[in-house]
Amino acid sequence: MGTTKKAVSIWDVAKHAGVSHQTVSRVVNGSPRVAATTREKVLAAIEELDYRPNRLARTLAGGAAQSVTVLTADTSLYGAEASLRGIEKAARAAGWSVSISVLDPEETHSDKDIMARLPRAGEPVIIIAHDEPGMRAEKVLTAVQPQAMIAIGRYAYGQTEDPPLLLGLDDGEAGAEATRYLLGLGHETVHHLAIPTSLGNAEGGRAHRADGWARALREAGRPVPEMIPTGWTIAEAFESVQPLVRDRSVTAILCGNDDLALATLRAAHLAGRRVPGDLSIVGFDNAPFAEYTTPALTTVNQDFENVGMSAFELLRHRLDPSIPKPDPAWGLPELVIRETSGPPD
Amino acid sequence: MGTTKKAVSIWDVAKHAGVSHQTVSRVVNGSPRVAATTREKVLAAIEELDYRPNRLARTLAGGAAQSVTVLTADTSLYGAEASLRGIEKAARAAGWSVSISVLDPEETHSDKDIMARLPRAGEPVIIIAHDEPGMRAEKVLTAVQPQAMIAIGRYAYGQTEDPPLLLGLDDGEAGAEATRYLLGLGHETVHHLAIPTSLGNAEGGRAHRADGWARALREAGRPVPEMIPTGWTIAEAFESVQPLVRDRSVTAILCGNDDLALATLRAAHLAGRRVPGDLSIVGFDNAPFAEYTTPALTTVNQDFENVGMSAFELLRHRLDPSIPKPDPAWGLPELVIRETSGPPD
DNA sequence: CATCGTCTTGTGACCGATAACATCATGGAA
DNA sequence: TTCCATGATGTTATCGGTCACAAGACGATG
Repeated sequence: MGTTKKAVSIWDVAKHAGVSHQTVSRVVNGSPRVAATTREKVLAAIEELDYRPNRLARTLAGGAAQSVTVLTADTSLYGAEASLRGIEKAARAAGWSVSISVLDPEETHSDKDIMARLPRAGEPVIIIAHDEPGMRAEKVLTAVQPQAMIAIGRYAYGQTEDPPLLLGLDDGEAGAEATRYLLGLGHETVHHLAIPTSLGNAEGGRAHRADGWARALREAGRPVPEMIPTGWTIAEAFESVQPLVRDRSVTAILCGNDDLALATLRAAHLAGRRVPGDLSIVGFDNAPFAEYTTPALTTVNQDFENVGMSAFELLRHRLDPSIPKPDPAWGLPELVIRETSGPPD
Repeated sequence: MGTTKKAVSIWDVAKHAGVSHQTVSRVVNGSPRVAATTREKVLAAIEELDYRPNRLARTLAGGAAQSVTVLTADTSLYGAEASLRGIEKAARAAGWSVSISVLDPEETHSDKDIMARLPRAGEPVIIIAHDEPGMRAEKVLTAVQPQAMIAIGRYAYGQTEDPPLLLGLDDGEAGAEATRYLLGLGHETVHHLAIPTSLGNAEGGRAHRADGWARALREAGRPVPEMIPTGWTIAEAFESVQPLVRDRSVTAILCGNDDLALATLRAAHLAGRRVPGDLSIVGFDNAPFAEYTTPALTTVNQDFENVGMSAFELLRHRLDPSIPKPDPAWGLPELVIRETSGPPD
């Protein structure tokens, strides 16, 4: 019946192969100090018994870490989901396991809340969260285990070294580029529908999408309209953007991500404004659906998956410096011009 | 500097409180057989030292499991992502940790590949994958640890008991309902753009979306057009659906999910067919963006998040029968009529 | 031929918890 | 008063590994 057979351990293999458990451990971990013939015997035994090492025991005993915990924003956000996907992919390739824990944007997490998410003290962590709870987690973990933590943030690779170690895309410049593009099209100014991230003041010189937007506007000598803050959901954005969409003097809106852009597109349509004739809309992130909306969304492509993969590799390097430090592998943010942007009529 | 202090263990607490480590263990696990005064002392020590139990050690020592591994399809699919979100939410509430491992649809996984994803023998698993690799994983794990596994599939709750334990939404009936709705609108027949899942033959009486579609058509005495198979990505769907969209005799298309529906909507637009005047399109899943496309997508709402939460609760129950068996908590699939469907002109 | 370093393998402690069993009071029943 | 069930706590083994160190075999060196 449902009798789960007892798992085979390193001792079983040792007995079967006629060696000590330590020798089995050496073979499993690829130690060079094992005679070829012995190795053969052990490998045969492993094969025969279908032995599979227990990662918990391995980690507990002080072996090298083989798991990461990812503290992330709600995975229904494209950016978080894609970064997580990259981390998982790299981790799986390396034979590591990845745990996830979602940081609730509504909740204020105490230090304890955050630490309680880790399965053990010293567990390696990657934080994917650009908003309040993420920054809080970053702060807490930096204090406790700076060497076993990476945060995916807004800094370009290598810009900051050592705790807190951030890694990410240059949102600021991308925001500026998109804004310049719209101005170049002939728009008087550009309005901004902002994701929650951008609400906090940029700490420690971090460059936000919204910062880049404001900077580009100032550099062009244009007025900087009041930024419209909104939430993470499409529904919230749809509500927030109503005044903007109804104001006929508004001809261009830069949105904090593609979900917001979709909401704006919909709101514009319902308000009877033609896109891009009456109103240009530019998104951020280049989510998979962006290419298939009607009209197709102009947006800024972000290479989240590669950032995620690099975050994992970088963490590994920090945990074990004998593993080479990865080169930054992701592409720069890039404006993808499609159909929602054009010169004002 | 980055000196990670040694973690405080149960022994440290014991020493600090002047009791044995076992007593500390009792307090931590809420055993009733501890004098109130002792409990106080121990709790104080825990607080003071900021002790946090090591889950790895706990599991290794044979304590109750506190982690699940989720084997899932690519999380960029809405259904998988939402189910995962539900699992994580329920798990977090229960103080468990969640590991994820993605099953690559391209790859044929051997039994070993699948087992290698588990951190230890007997690790509780939830499988979210309705396609080939998922079914394979289900088969492998059912053979090894039927009691510590739940698969999220297409069966209604309670329909099958015991290994393999499936749990899910009644896709078949939902597919039939959507089809009947379209026929009721006056369409001669309904075409189907199918997700990969539906390609395999329905094993063991599982009801697919595509099955329900075909059934409804037959019951209405209509011809069942050839099903158009496609991949999981919007881009693939966009290509696959071209012939259908160009065929002016086609007036209604039921799509396997909302991504495919979006691709179809776009393709129809580019082919110069008005939606819903010339062509009705119905999706599946009610992804967040579905309400905000133009025209807004008619689709079948699926309560993935609650299915995920229930899967977790059910797994817990199976692992420890003293935990009550959860009631099925999710809503039935429900047709959401929006703007992409209507009578043929 | 004795000594020593190297290669190979084994032994025992330990990681941080739980489980099973032993021990010691304490208080009510006989 | 004696006995014993019961409650509170301690002791030891164990989970499945790794680590540090010891020990045996062997060829090279002086």
